[in-house]
Amino acid sequence: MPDVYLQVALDVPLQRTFDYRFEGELPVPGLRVIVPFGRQLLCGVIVQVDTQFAGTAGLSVEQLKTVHEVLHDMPPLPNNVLALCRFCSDYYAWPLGQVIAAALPGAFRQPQAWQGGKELAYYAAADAAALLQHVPARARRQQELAALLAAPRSLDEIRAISPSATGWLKAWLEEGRVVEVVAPTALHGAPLTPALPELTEEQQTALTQLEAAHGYAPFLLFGVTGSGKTEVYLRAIEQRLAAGGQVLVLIPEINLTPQLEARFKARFPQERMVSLHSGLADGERTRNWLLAAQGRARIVLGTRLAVFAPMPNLALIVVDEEHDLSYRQQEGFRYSARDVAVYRARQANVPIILGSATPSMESWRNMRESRYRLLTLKQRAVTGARAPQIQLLSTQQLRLFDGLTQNAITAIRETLGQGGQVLVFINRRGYAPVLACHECGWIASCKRCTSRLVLHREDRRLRCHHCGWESPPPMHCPDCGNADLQPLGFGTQRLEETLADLFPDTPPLRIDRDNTRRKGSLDAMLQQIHKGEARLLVGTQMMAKGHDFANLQLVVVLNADAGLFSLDFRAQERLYALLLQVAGRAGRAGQPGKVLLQTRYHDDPFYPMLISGDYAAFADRTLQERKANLLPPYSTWAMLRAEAKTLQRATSFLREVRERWREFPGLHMAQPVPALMVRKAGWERAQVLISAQRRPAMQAVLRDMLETLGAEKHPGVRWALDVDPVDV
DNA sequence: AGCACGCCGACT
DNA sequence: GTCGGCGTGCTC
Repeated sequence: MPDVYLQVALDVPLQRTFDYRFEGELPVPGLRVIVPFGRQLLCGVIVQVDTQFAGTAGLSVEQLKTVHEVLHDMPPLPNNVLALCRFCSDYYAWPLGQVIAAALPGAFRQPQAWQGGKELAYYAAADAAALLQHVPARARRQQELAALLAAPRSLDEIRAISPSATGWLKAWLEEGRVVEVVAPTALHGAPLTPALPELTEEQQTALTQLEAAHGYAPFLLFGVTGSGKTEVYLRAIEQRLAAGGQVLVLIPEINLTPQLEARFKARFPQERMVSLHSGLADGERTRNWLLAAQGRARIVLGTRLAVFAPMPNLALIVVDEEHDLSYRQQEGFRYSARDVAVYRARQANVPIILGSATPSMESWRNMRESRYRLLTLKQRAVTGARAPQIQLLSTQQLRLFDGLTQNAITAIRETLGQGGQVLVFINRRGYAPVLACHECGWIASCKRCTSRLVLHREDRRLRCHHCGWESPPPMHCPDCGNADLQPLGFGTQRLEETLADLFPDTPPLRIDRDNTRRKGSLDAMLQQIHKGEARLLVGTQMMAKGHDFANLQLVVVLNADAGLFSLDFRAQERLYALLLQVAGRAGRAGQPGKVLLQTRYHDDPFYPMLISGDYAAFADRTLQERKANLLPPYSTWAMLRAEAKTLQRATSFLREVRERWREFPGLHMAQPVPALMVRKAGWERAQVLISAQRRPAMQAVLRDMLETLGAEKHPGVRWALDVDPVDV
């Protein structure tokens, strides 16, 4: 048997694959292997099989180690998923092995065979016809078993054929004629035909277009809250399921799975559906992943990691709330599941629906330039759903009492007095210490870039994160002379105390990331709210999503301005989405809630577009601004981040890198700046913004940097590239 | 990332 | 006298 040479992708932070020798039956790419690596045994995935050693530079055949074991506990990762991983590895400048590792459930990242399927094991013929032919015609019982194994069968069913059945099974397993498959999960219930809600005219129009689509066809489903986007998804899914396909549904967060899962189960009781998200136990996630890979789960509902699940009959992708930042993985392998999903739809040649009430500028541009088809839902399909009334309270004209206007205090008192619930919402998202004059509204901005300057408290310097310009903060406001310059959003920390003082009879309940970290604590708080025990709620963005409170009549929004003038150019669209979502929390059926929005900048053009609910106008204007300033999506960005024991070391590394690549054609590299969070776990961090007008120039420089820097030694410095960064 | 090897401080 | 601190070097 001739030697085979395997290229193996390993879960190590090294920008290359590793070659191994293997003696035995020809394996296929996508299979898991256990290989010796240094002094350890690691698990990897075969990405290429050669019958001749292609010869990696400076490596002879003799130096190759031998594969320890080829594992057959999972079907080989299909070529399309491998190709998807390769694309991501290229695009996001991340080692292939680590991309593949991210695409696999935990059990398949271990350097040992997965045992979890045993007790639930089912068996089926690898090739039903071939198995039947293999069995001698006179061996009636064996013929019977072979026929049975055309579909997956449990050991119980197999034993029922004959006492010797398990023996035959064992032999066939060894010969590879029969394979072990994962147990099918129970179906959701008896088939029934639920009464379908009647579609609005808009929904019907959207659906007609979706149903007519074949091949790659991206759709932007633009629909306000309550306009019935989900019903459109369900109908489109129904059609693709009926045609025998599998459907991938991506949602932003785990918290939203139970609701949506219940709705899907009720709608498709006879279809097998699995969920895939990081909240699942390892065994369950592995089983669900396998069911998707075998084509037996027809609906896969999951968070961003699900975008990599193998699905042999993929026929439709749905990305709900496509603008949501949760689709971006923010550490390690940084990717945008929404963008990967679009690539995957093209690769699989299937339609994709990107749904949102507040689409991302990237998708909006694609729609405006006719790359995506627009499906609009303007009417509210849900009976009683009505747009909330938003009213601005100008903190310029009204006096503040510990951050609250008298009007807000009065409104809160009235609502509580009538027995209603109130949410005081603090916008912390997009928060960056942007220096402002609270008297006249002046905001420290860069004279060269028009972007906001960021106040770094450590050394009391103002810095531009786009070009690197810096200066000490001014002592007085350059416009009005006011000496009290404070970062926007300053002072919201004391809000809870202030509210407790103002409303001693209704103790405020604060809900944020910090006090809901413990498992179950969020549920307990939500219960309190539903029972009406807590009526004055203080919350951050996690309160904006998903949770509906029937008695919530008033929402007071504080500190919207921090989002309005964040240094992050994407902050406004996020603020719009956030405020729209928060506003949607208020109001009972048939009775719109009231939203009070405190702002210093009440005459900013942003607010009329928010209050009228005209997101299209806002998006078009925002896009124009982006185009005029050559900001994404009209240019492409990447962030080179470095950390070292001292900021000095990190910065000098970045300066040196900048000197070497700044002349690269079609490219601009900014000066290094300290990261927003300078110190983290004993490391000090800095970054350089790279921008290019054209994607190929960016790809070229990233590849070049990666190769060059990867081959060099930079002692004491850890660096990484972040493509399409969201935090700048 | 691991996991070695390699040279300098407080402990059985 | 050793156990172990983490600097740096390598992994087909």
